[in-house]
Amino acid sequence: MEFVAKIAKFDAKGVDVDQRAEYGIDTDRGTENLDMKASFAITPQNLKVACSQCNLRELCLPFGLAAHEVDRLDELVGARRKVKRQGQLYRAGDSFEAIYAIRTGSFKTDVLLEDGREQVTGFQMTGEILGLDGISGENHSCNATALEDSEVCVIPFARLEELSREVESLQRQFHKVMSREIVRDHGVMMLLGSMRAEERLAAFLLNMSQRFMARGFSAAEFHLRMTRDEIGSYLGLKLETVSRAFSKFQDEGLVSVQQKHIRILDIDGLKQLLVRCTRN
Amino acid sequence: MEFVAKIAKFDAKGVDVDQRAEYGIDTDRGTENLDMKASFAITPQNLKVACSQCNLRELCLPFGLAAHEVDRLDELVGARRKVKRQGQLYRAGDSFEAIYAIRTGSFKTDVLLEDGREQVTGFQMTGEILGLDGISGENHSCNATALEDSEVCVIPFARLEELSREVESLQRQFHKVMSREIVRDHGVMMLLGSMRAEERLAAFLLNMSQRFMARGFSAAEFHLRMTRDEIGSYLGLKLETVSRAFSKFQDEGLVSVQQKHIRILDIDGLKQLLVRCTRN
DNA sequence: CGCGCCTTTGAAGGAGCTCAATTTAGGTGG
DNA sequence: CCACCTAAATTGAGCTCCTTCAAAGGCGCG
Repeated sequence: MEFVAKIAKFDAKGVDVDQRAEYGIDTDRGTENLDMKASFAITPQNLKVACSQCNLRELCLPFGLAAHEVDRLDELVGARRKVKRQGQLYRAGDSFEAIYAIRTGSFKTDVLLEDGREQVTGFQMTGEILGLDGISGENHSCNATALEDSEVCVIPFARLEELSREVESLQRQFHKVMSREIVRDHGVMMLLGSMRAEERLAAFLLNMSQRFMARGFSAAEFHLRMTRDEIGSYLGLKLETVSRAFSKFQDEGLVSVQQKHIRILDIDGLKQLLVRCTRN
Repeated sequence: MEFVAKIAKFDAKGVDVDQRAEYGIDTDRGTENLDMKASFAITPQNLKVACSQCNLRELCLPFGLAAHEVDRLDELVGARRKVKRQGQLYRAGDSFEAIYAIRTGSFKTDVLLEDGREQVTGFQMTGEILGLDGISGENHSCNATALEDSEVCVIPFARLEELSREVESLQRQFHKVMSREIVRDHGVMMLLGSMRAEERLAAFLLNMSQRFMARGFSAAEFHLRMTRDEIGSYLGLKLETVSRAFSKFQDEGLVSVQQKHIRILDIDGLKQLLVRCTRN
């Protein structure tokens, strides 16, 4: 297990701070916007941003690659891009050039209907890949918005295809990443199509918990970066319904909720919510 | 309305016969189970089953490939497999070896919850690819069931990856197929998460219509292959709700419904249903 | 031609939505 | 550092859309 289980401390800025510390990146927010590329390959900090040195590589595209293969990936993943909270990494209609791996922070992706209705299609965390929707055409088909100040690795898609023709393990891993997105989407459909409100929220919380754990953070206590409205959009519910379900869980002693700060008190209780249900 | 294009997948009955005629395959159902492989490469009918001769190639994996490249794909796509109505092409848990291109007929894919709840994740028509969910792991994660007697081309995945390392256009097309599935899934999420019953059904019908048209059939009149229950599962509705919505559309003169036989009378009226709506 | 499955239709109930008011948190400027 | 301000979250009450339960009708297949 590459990621030693450690308990993350969640202050106001929570995860973000810890991750930055882990990567050896300056934690001081005041310096955050300094151009890091300018000093690339000079300081130890910046050496660390290469895939081969990245702590996220087991969660990301380099997974399963031999050391010398990761080195080749390093050549490809040159540029990085910072996106401020509420900033958009890409929008529906933007021409598709690259996919992105999240280094720090988190995102939501959504599609908009003409009348303004929004459907959040996913929340993405560090190590996860953004932009796969763009491959099918010339343009992106959804919006990717940062939920907090974030940074992504830009992976030019043409070069990724090129390299994956040469590096079999990269090809395989990339295909797995795409397929995993399809499987995940099917899970969301199951959730939206056949679960009731509380089941949906339980499934959401358990999913978040698991993903935090995979990143070395506490599975029991974490900060949600998205609003109730965004959770609701993702789960096919109104924000009031989400809020009520949170309150109900709290009343039942399943979780402790303080705004965006969540503590799971009875994980088995949450899991049972997913099995016992009567609809359909 | 571009969105409709991405939502669903389906099929009908008159279609099956038509398709068979189009492929130059004997339409007589009585002969359908004769072993076609036995006479492969002998009759003109069977020559047609190669990708290079297949009428579906513009809808399928060979799209965008040069003639000599399609020839290489022919080598790979050797075996075909017949699946009888209600038969399963693969099940959740089956080991993943190959993906499948539908030659004739149609399928549904679904995931099951422990308590028996089913979520239909898609309906697939000729030329569409099945099995992409299996790439992410060792096993398939959903079930693929034939909605009618059907036939698929078996594409061994290891060999597809191999060939796509050599043939750039194949690699690109395969990636597009995967990405298109992701985009389609996002459309379904939109549908399930933010639309009301009648909008969902309208989106479904428009999507079906469009896909029939893409296959050279009437966009206005077709046979649905799936039951109300399956439509309902796909749309996140109960079968009674689907039935009621069909009846309402008929009362309003939008469509003519006779069991599974659908005739669209007012396509613009259906499209307007998707825009004007008050929820969310 | 009869049986089973699918579909349709009705009536009643409920889960989640809408609308609205209040509380809380976080950011800003004095 | 505090008061203010805005965005987010909570909570309540009434209503709506969809579900549930039930029964009858129709189609296709053996």
